[in-house]
Amino acid sequence: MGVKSGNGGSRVRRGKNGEATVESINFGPLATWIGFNLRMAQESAFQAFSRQSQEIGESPGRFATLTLIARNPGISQTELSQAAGRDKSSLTPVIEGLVRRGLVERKRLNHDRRAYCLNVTRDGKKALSTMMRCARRHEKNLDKIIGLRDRARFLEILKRLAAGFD
Amino acid sequence: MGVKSGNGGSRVRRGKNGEATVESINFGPLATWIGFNLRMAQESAFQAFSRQSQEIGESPGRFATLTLIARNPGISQTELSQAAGRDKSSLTPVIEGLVRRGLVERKRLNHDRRAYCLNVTRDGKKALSTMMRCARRHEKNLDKIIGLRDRARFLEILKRLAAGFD
DNA sequence: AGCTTATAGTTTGATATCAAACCATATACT
DNA sequence: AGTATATGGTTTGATATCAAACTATAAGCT
Repeated sequence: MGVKSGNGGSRVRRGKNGEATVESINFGPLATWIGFNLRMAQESAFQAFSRQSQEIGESPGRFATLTLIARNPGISQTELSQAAGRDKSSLTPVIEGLVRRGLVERKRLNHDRRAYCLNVTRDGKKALSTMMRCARRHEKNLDKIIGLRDRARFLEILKRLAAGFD
Repeated sequence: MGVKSGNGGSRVRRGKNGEATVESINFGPLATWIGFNLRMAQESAFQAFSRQSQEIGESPGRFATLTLIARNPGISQTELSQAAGRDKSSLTPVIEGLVRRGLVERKRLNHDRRAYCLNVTRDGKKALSTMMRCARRHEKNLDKIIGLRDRARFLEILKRLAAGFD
């Protein structure tokens, strides 16, 4: 069959104007693949959080970074990057921003003049508690979607996945 | 206490040289938040897949795009962007690349000269089956980590999350 | 001490992404 | 028909990210 690339469509249900709605899309193997759906879920949740935290002038990245510094006073940038699962170079601008806005204080260590020693300032703590309220709202939404029944199990699997590829 | 921002550390376990290992990091609330762990899991799985698919000269994005076109012949770029959960503008360079390498064919529609009509070429199908083998390998790894018991439930929750923020 | 190698952080270059502005075509309304 | 509005796709500008090259210190070895 000299298939001339016409629309041999497998899509059946279509919107009233003939466009393919998301419903009518054929996802093939993607539909049941973890990788793809993990990406979609993360993207969706991330966007939702971005929108929320944008209202208080923050980004998810800055929020996670600030939380980790607050919980681990004196942490270095490399340690931080490993904890946050990002390359250390990605952290340079983030920390720069936090320092510039006076939320984080950065000092050289005495016994190792290469490394920095990060701490959250008083202002940083205030900012953090605002963010925290915002993040809790977001988490509540997520919890509602997941359901209490499955939450713990779901979380545990996420952790295994995060750890699973070293 | 005039807290002068010294290392009042809550971290206890430290590596032999005094650095904070990932184990010893205090994640605070992040430890049990879905958003953060979702991001970590996704990033980890995505990187693993990237490494694998890099060996065959492809990217996860191109792979998903090509699959969706193959499964939905004649699909437009806007439909595609919705299906893949990405902005239509992100798709422009991806499709350009696929077309340039002869994997996808792009034609204007007759009844709507604005829209394109996308189809996978013969070469595209060949490339796709190579990618498919690679992706299946990746999925097997993920399945091993998740475990068959929980797979279906896990997938279902991911889908709910992806759909949950419209 | 002096070389070699490792490590902390920054810089640079490549991608991926979104969002908003934009252009061309379609559709709707008068 | 003619104007206003909507839609498909591209362009542009801003971020976020990684990886590799780089700079400076540090540690180890001879």
